[in-house]
Amino acid sequence: MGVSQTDVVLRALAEPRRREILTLLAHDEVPVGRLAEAFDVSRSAVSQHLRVLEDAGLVTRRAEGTRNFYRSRPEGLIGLRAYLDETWAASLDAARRIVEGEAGVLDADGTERDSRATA
Amino acid sequence: MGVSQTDVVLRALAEPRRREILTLLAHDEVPVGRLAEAFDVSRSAVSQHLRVLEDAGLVTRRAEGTRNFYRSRPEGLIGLRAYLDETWAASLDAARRIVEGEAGVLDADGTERDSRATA
DNA sequence: CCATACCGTCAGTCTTGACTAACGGTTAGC
DNA sequence: GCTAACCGTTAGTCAAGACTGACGGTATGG
Repeated sequence: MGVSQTDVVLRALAEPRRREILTLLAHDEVPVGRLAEAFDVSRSAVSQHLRVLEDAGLVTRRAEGTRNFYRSRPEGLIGLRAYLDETWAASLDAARRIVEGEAGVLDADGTERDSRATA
Repeated sequence: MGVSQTDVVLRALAEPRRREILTLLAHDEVPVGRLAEAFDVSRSAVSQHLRVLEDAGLVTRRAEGTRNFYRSRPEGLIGLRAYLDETWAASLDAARRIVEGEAGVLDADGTERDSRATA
């Protein structure tokens, strides 16, 4: 309960190799072995990355015989996009208030104070 | 040159405490000392987090006397949003092709192959 | 049944990074 | 000039995680 979905997705995307994997999985459904060949790392590393991506909901798995096909899962990005939109909106709102001269700048004792020119 | 802007922003946001800091800086302009009090960590830790956020372009600094006021910078999220939109679009496009029965599933030898129903 | 192909998991190594404590630098007040 | 307040930087510690190698498990071919 201590880790939010946004946190899991963000940590998964923060790794460059996982983003490369996601790029490959964006257009095609690819088995693990093929990914390992493409990236010049061990299958084990790729498998661990895929586990992280699957736990984050960014990828789906489909077993066919002994091969596991992975595919990108766009819905996994919904939560992150929502988070970014909120932060974006909040920051823009604050910036707008600052421009209008009613910014929320706090003084040392915590009381409100008038904003000064950007200098 | 090996690190893209998307990578820097993503790594900066992947840390929970930095997201908390960003949340506080979204509405108000806050000095470092106040952030340290709010989070029950040393000023040094907060200062280092702010450095990462500033390098990522997610925060701006304004010096006033000995105090440094930090503020959220919404434009820093533009690149990340563009990246997410691209990945989102690519994945959705692939999913659409799969539904329409013309998915790009590769066989063992790399040749194209017809997609099978979703399990 | 035996060999092979494909994959996930575990143990162990090594790098990255979050944190504290101590230090130095700058500004305001007396 | 001296002191105090505020902050960035550094060295050092410790935990998280990316990676390799070895192992075991399952499905296909002979």
